[in-house]
Amino acid sequence: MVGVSESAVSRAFTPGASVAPKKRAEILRAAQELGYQPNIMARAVATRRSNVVGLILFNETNRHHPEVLLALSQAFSGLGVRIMLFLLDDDEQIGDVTDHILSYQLDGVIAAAAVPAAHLQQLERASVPVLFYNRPAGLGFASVACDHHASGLVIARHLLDKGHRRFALVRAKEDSLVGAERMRGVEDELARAGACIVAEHRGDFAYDDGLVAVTAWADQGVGDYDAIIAANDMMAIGAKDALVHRLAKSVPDQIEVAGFDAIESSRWLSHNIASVEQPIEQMANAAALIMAAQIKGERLPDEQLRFPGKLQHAAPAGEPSPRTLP
Amino acid sequence: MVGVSESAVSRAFTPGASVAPKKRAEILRAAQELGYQPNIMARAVATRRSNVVGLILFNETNRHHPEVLLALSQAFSGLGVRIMLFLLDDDEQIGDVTDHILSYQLDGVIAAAAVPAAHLQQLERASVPVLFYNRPAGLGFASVACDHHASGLVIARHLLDKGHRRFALVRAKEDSLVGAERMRGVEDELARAGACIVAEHRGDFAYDDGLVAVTAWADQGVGDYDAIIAANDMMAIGAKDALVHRLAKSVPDQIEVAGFDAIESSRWLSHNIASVEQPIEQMANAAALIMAAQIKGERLPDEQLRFPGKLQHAAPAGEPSPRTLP
DNA sequence: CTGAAAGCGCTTACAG
DNA sequence: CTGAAAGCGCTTACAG
Repeated sequence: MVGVSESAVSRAFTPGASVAPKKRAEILRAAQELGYQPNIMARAVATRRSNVVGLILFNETNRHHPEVLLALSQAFSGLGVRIMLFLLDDDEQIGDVTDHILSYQLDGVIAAAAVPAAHLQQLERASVPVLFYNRPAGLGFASVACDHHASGLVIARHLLDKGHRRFALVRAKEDSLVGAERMRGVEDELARAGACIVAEHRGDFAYDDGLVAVTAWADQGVGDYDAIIAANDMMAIGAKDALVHRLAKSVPDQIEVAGFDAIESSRWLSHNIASVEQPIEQMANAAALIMAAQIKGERLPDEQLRFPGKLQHAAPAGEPSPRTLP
Repeated sequence: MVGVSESAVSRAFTPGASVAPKKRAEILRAAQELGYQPNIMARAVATRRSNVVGLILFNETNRHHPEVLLALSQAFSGLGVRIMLFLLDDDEQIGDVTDHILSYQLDGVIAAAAVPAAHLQQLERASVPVLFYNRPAGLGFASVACDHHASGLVIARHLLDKGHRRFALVRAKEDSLVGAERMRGVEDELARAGACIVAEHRGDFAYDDGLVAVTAWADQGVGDYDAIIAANDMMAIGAKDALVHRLAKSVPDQIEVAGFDAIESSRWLSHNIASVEQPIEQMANAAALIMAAQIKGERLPDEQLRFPGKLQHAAPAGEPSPRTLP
């Protein structure tokens, strides 16, 4: 590219930079021809801004909620920010993630998994903004989350409205804050209505846990519940499958099953459970916006955003759900 | 960090560089204390190697096969290579992905989605290695894939062995090469055994497509099949749900349903279909190894790797599958 | 084994 | 609007 200075090229590729429109067009055309693309890594070291944020995600979250990754990916890509994924297989691996984030000079971190306090401090010291996604934020950190307590209220209300009074709960393990919030919501609504909880079990958000819960209740002779609420759809589905395929109960006439997240299979004819959907796109867009603002150094006034979930009705028994019909 | 040269620090952080062990230890300790981490972006521009590879993935692949992302992520992270994810919502978005890859100076690309020839050439010109994952490789490109044709043979053989003779097929759309290979395998094996295909339908890998297939056959009065093979588990599950919940057939005694991929829900009590599992971890590891070699400039002798799938039996009717028992 | 110097490919005041 | 120069934070021959 003869006759053009390095700076001119740089400015041609920088939106809003002061270049003669004609010159810019010329440069862009030449670049096109030569297959030239500015090196973003070099730009990153020069500007000390990578335009990449780290996303710390549990593998389980992606397994059961792949929409989260898509929504965040799209929300950020709309802002010209790319995502470097740190997929955690279990809680142990978090260790070196922080080091990586610091090394890669990421502009920020979306934490959809628990980050130990020590690591948070490390990130804070390096002034890397951290935004929690569906996680309780540490002090001074921003967060975007679904209002799980409200979702609990909603799903309980739904079942109460349909006449159910005796509930069995498949809770999450004690260390799950999301699970705890959901179930607190459920209990609050049930208590208000004077309905009773006749059976409980704790699981780890997996299909098998729902299966085990119902089987265990049957073994214990607990059978007088008319509705099951699980801390997520996966366990709800397991519970329903146990009812139908192990206990051979006729459902949902007798026993209605409900969960949270509105995963795809919750709408299948074989399950068709009631559930509460998280407004994932809204949450992702909010996360991207807040993160972008934080990167720019603007601290938003309201950094703790809660979004209400939306009830997804189970189709009436016998009728195929409209959602599953083509 | 007084008294140490910049180069010394650099070498301390470079495994195998020539530094006095004592000096290295000293530097590392000091770095620890100061919270210093070498800037990988700067390293990337200096060495012209980013240690990041791009992964082009369809959102649908991640939705139905989240294991792929995990396996690749882990395989590469074992080699010290990070992944920058390009999640494609539909075929259109591929456009700017190549530009991004070039800009980010990625060391290579794993393409788990179709990449237009023009873009391939662009990448080739920039000598960015491309490896196809479960995709037919363009000329001169490496690929790692499951042997879908063999998987087709296997699943058909399984059903034949169980005595089935009259088959209904839920194929994939014409543009799906994976679907076509699978079904070619199925047909080859059925033909060899002299079994016949009494019904066919095309779908797009979704639950609803299986549902529609079975419903359509019923409407057309085609009902004399004793086994259904779908091009993936999702459609197989849809088909089975239609049989059970729409036609109220007793399955699997009467009609056995089979698919491909061995997704989690294929093992649920409510479906429990036979399927062929892809050896995803092996494939991911192979992909990482080949890519690493290509980045180093070594072209491997055998660049087209095919891995055989593994049959996953459906549990005998009535008996809970051991895989779903805790 | 070590340090000074040049270079990686960009950006950004600065002076014109 | 434009170019020369300095700088971003690293690495890597090179000479010692």
